[in-house]
Amino acid sequence: MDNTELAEIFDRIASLLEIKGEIPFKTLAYRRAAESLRNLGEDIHQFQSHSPLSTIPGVGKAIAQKIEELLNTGQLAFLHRLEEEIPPSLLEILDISDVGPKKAALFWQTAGIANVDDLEEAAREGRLRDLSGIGIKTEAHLLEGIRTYRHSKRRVPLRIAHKLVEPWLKWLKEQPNVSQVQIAGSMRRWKSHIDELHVVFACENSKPVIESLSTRKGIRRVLAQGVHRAAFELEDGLRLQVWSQPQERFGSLLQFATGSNMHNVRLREFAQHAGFSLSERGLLGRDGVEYLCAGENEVYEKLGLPCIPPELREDHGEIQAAAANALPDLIRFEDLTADLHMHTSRSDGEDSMEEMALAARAAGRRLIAITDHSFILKMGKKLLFDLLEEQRAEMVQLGNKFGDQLTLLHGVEVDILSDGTLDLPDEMLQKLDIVVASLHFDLKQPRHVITQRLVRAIRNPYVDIIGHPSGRFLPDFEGADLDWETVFSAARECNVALEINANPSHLDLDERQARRAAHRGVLLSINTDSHAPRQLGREQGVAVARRAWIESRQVINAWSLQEILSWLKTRKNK
DNA sequence: GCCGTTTTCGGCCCGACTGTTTTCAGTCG
Repeated sequence: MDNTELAEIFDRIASLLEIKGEIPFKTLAYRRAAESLRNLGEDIHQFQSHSPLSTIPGVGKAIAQKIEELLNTGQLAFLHRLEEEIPPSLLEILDISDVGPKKAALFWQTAGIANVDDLEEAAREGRLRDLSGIGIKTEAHLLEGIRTYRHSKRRVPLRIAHKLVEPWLKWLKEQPNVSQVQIAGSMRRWKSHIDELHVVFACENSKPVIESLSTRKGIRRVLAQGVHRAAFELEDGLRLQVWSQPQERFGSLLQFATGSNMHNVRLREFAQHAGFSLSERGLLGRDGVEYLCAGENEVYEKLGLPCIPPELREDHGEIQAAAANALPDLIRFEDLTADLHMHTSRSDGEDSMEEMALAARAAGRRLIAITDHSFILKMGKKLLFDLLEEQRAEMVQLGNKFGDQLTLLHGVEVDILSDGTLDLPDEMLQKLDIVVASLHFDLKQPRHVITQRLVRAIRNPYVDIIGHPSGRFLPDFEGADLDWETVFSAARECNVALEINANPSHLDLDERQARRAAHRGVLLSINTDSHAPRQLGREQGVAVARRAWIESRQVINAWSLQEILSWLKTRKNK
């Protein structure tokens, strides 16, 4: 039973209680506990060994007991009882748009509908319209909703979402009376995967704009359409939500639409204490005076808070931190002086060392490490030695050309073999400026085996950085089953940096592991792992770090040139 | 069910939109 499984159980309880008609505060409590568990970052068993469960935010006595029961027995009597009252198959219909707990309960109690198939059949036969509160329109909408539920559940990587949203932004910007257009939602928070496109715009008279938008090519279905808001299902299966307010309220709108929903709930609670009612329209004081916010900063300012960066707005403690003036000074892409993991055409990259160096310089880097794969070079010691010598010579020449514009390091990305040894001998590693060691195969070893394998690599005195530590490859492989606390301890002890790999298929460490690692005092290294010059501008590694509350001092790539070089030097001398 | 810049008891976010309503409940973000 891991953190994710526990979280899913509490979400399930919340949904069942909603259908049962339990008060919303109770179900919210279960959802908050679920979210908290999901983002704990530390394995729950491990956590339990040093801290009481009730110290987890949102976990009180009752939920702590349930967690314990689950950890001890793998079962939960409370959930069993609940599932005897309400068929669990009913939960799937909550995923249909416009179906919430009340309708689900109605379908179940008055028509015996317990799953999506039942619901579809009843709708087709026109039986739903007889239920109280349901008419012909709702019945038709439900049928469409079921079709969408079956065929177009989609989640796309952030960079794809940017491509998809671009034409809508462009069109909105061209409309008369539209003064500002901005991406909001999870895209603005830099989540790695996006299931809805959220856009806000400032406009005095938004009705005609929204009317015109709703007839655009690319829209399959209008889900809702009003004066300030509209929701569409796009041809490609994603949803597009747009909101509008006049310019003088745009800051409030942007804050609202950026979310997350849980962050907004917390912020509104906080606003209550400060004597305000907060909404997307503005702040309403108890005295009835309304405060409009044209800029998003003003919303937080008026509440006495510093502006919270969108990446932190997940209800992971950011409001408390802001109130205590203890928000992290998040790392920025411009802070990166170095990129310490990239490939050239000598291994599986597309371009020469020189092309990569030029692109890195253009992207603002002052220092790069060329780290071609050892497995390409692995062809007999003599030949390998020659190849490395050749590469070194090329680098010296190139280094002269760049002068102090760009410093080049000669490195390698070695494979960590199944037993934790490396696929190049120490006497070769010793001669290199920097060594990245990575897991590339045999990733499904049992937890203790693969953990010890990684720890052994960390303990190799010539290893400086562990590349994409979990070896995950999205969307198909979530990464090795590692005991992270053990990995973090070893990395910290050996002064080895763990990578946040910016390749969108890796993003590894992920944000939860990265936050935990930084908290444990482990050094991090954000690298693009570029295989082509265009990839050197990858920003998503920094996004992961920002979502993990990480500051620049915790990332070796953001240190000065001298600091990085002396860190490497101390490591070589140890 | 959780939690304490008002609280260990009594609170707990807010508005837009829709459909079926005859004044509002449900859903959503």
